Amino acid sequence: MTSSWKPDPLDDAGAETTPEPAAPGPAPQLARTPYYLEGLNPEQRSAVEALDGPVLVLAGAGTGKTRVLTTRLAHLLTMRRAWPSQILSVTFTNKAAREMKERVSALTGAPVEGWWLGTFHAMAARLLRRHAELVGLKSNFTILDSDDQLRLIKQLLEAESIDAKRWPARLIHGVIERWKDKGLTPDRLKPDDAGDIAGGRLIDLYRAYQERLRTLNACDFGDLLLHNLAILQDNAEVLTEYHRRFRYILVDEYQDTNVAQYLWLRLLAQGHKNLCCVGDDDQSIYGWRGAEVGNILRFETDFPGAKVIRLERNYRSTDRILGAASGLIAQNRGRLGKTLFTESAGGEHVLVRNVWDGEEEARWVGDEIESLQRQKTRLSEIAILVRAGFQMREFEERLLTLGIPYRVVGGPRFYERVEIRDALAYLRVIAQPDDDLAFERIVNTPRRGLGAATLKTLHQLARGTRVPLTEAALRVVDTDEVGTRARNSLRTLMGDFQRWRDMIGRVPHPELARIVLDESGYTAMWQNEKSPDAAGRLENLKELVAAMEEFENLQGFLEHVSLVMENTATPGADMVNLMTLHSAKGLEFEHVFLPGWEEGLFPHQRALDETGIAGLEEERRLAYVGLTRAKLRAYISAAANRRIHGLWQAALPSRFLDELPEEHVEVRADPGLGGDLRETGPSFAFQTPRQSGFMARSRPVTLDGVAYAVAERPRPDKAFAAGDRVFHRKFGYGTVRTADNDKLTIGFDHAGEKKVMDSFVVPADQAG
DNA sequence: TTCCTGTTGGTTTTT
DNA sequence: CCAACAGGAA
Repeated sequence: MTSSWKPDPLDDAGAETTPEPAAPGPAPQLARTPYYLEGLNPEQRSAVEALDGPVLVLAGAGTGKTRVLTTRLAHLLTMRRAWPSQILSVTFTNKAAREMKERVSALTGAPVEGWWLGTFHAMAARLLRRHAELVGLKSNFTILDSDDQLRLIKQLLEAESIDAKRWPARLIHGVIERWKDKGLTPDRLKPDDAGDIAGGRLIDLYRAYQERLRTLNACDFGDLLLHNLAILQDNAEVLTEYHRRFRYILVDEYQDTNVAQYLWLRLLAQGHKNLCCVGDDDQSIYGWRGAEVGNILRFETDFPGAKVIRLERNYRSTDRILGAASGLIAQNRGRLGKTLFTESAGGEHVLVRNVWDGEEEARWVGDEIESLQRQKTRLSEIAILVRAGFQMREFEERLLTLGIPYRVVGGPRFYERVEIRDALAYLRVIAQPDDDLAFERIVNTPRRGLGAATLKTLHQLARGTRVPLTEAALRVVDTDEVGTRARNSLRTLMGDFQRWRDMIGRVPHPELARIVLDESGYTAMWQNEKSPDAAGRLENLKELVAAMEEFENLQGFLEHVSLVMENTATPGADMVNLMTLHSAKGLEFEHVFLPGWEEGLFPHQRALDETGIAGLEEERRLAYVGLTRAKLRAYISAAANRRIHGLWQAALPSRFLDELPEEHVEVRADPGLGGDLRETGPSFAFQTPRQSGFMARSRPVTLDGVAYAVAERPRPDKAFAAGDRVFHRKFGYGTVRTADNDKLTIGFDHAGEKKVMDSFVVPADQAG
């Protein structure tokens, strides 16, 4: 269908004055099934066609979730149930939003303009800009990035003289962020919710933070949702307007919603109840940042009469991979229950490989990749998925030595670079003079002799008279509160600001940005800098200015940067993909390597310590996500020893290995390890739990019904002293230099000096 | 203001 | 072990 859509009666231009909107028209009489419904399986099709009332689509990994979502949206449009602007579609990531836009407009031929399709945050920001004054903001409010948020909190800690050492800004920020995820504003908190954090003053701190944001005419990410809740709850007429506007609501990755997002959806869907949520409780891996699996588990209670549709037919993986993954996830208690199946029978066993240490693991993975390469597997169809960032290094090194091209997915982002932040700060100060954080950032960059002393004066004045820093600066220019040099410098800068502000709307905004960067001396600053990365930074600035072309105005561009701007797109070159398990969600590869399946690392000890069973189950879901990324084969490995924080640690194979159904798994142990660890029990792994640190609290595990106690006592018979000759499995012979309980410093004959746990060495005369 | 040194802590991350 | 950061010295 390629019809062009009539202008939307409710679109922003005349929204408030237009009477009750009409539906696009009667449903078209279709001679036959729309082509886009063909090729859907029955479950997918019913998920697409159940247009009215609450619907929960439980879409397992690789079951065509995105297809259902986009087809459903296309179907709503084709059936003339709503104008594009009357459907609210929310996703978590920009990537998902973009993919959906592309696919729907390809399906319908409709232009994307005016669609309410985007991330939760982008949609909430859009709504908030229209009603900002209802929560005491101006519509040009700034959205602060996490860097700014942190700086703000540091300032508050300083102002309240709270020991930032004892209570790091990171921690404070984290707690406030979690509260916001739960929809908790300061007045909804009870005094003891804060515990003893910041000497019991955390809630006051939170309140101060919010006050400060309002003075700055700024929001953090959580506020976008919270302000929306306030607006919709306190203003019945606004809520009604949106009930009329959004006739249908679609939600992607519902298992990742937090409480605030849930409340937001519930408010908006309350009118017509045409809410369709798609998600997979088994893939909920973001509990630690506020996601509530409970939202998806409770859907039927929250929305009575909900239709629940399960998508279990998997189009991605072999039945061995699915069998292994299903067996694993079946160990979880809190789940709605789905069983994936496929028609692609056979396939290779999931390979489990036990290796000596991380280095050998990397060598093995590298070898396997080379062999796949010889069999003409494309490198881009291979992924290495690690639990934690530090694991990546060894693989990078190995791939580098082998000359295998790779890319690290999910690295630092474009807008996190200093030069981009600085440039944006200039633009922000111009667009929104109340933005003190932006002002502070660039007031002395490049150097203008406006150092700490001047800033302190400005701060005092600003705080005393409750005005933004820019205003304080303007006043100081005419007084003698700061030194002559600083005053002159400040006068020039403020004059510049004024001149640039006057250009807004008269000069194209990319041109304005170029002028600002040049006239402020910012570009020159990098040109004079002789560090090797200066050239790259100048490049990035150019890229930034070029990127502005696509936006209508400065405001639109700034919003894009804070909410939408993505990592510099990785070119489609043929490279191995290296990333964390978390960033692999939603992706698929023919061959997937899953290294580091060891107790303490995966499941991660901290997850177990901090959230117990819930944490373990989330780790297990992470393992499930990892396995189900594989189309053809999954390769799991576990090292018996791993160097963590510079110390060698013995490791137990992950309990998840035992949870993989045997019939889908092939176990191979490194010959040197003395057989299959899964069957015989690890020979080294039980020898050295530490009293503190990485493996500190590893629990006794059960292997094949036999409980193995983790040896926790020191073994006095094995005590070494300086001067002893010893043998180490990996480093060979050496002499003990110092002995500190179980920690030895050994000068190895060939491997140099190393710190080693005593359990890793034997007296030289017992070697062999 | 820059540079250096000592300290500290190190899971996952989007918006 | 190593990176990030804070605080002090030059």
